Amino acid sequence: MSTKAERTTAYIIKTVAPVFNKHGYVGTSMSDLTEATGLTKGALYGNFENKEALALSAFEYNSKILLAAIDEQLNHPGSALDKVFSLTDFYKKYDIFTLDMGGCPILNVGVDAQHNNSLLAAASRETLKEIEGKLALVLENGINAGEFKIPVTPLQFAKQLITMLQGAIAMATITKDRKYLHNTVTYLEVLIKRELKN
Amino acid sequence: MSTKAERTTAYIIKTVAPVFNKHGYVGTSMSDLTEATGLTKGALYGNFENKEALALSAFEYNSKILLAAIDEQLNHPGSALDKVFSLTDFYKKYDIFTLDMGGCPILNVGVDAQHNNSLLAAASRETLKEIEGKLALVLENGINAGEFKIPVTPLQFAKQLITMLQGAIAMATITKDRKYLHNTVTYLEVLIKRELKN
DNA sequence: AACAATATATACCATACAGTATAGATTTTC
DNA sequence: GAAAATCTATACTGTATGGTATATATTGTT
Repeated sequence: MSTKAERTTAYIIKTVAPVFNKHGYVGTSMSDLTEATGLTKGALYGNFENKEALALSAFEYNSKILLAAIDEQLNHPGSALDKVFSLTDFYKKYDIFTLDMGGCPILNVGVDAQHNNSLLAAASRETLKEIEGKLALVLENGINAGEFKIPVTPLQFAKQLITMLQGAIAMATITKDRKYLHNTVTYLEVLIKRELKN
Repeated sequence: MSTKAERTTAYIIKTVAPVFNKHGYVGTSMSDLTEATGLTKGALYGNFENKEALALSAFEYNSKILLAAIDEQLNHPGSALDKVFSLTDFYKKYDIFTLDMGGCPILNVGVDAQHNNSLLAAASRETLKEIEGKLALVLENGINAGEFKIPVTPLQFAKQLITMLQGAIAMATITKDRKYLHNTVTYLEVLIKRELKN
């Protein structure tokens, strides 16, 4: 069983993650975090070196949840195409999925940290790259299995898909209108079918 | 001719706009602004009620520059399709265009202000709506002129286009890789041609 | 159960923050 | 060009910030 300290560290990360994700790195104060956790600065600084380490752990926490969910879709039983559509379907409800963590961590941190914290900015970039890689792999398997052909490299196709999905996320976030997610993904599904038919 | 005060107010907005756009509302301090402008707090507070008013003026300034550039593309002489492609071409170099203002103001403010400043968040939403409306109008004109048909309403088509463009902007911003802009827009141009052929 | 090790709470530090009052400088108006 | 009006610089609030030293609880170990 885990030690008490390990559990409080985990509790802090879990509790702090949505706060950082919503208000950003500079927008989150240490007192926001003591308030959210019900712990004191002593506890926070006893478990984390500083605010930056906390923010990084918080992002990694959200990132792992997201990557796990994406893995789940891409490990969906069936053909490669089934896996891809499982992923697009997941993004239709992306806003609900990311509600607990306070929105899309890649978008929020990627934009917020851009000029405020280079480590966080690099972390969000890395997560994006991972997602692209995972999707590209599934596409490659589909091609190798003779399931379909695509007009560009798997990675390029994956980048294109993720770009459009991320566009839907950005629009839904900025306008507070989830219809962008549903409409864009629905159109994307048509596009994929059309593009892979050849 | 304009009064001295009006000129300093304009100078402050112009100078302060990229600072706010880069570092966000909470990420920008009044001393950042005195440093950037070379003026003192007295001058800033003499011309603006508070930090929020400054941030709003700064966003409006960036927003107007962006909207003017979009108007320029959509007023491009020729057919409606020419205007649309003028716009997509503009977005290929969007990163260069927004370099001076410190990135896309809609994305930056729309994401940053989300949970930090409701007025700024509303302003970015409004700008996005304006852009969608402008593009929808051009599409409508193209339809009415018998130039092409589209499978959905002009506004819906416009929203779809802007979503993908905004996706490219978000990806280019987060990854610091401008290829996302070029690749996505190029693909988008193919899509438009294909979609409007029917 | 007692002791050592560790984790948390309290009190504090220097600094930075947004904002203000006012005096001094600069425009504008006549 | 002098007086009135306006603008800007200085000096100053009170509060919040990230971070720390240390005392006090709470654990883990024997």
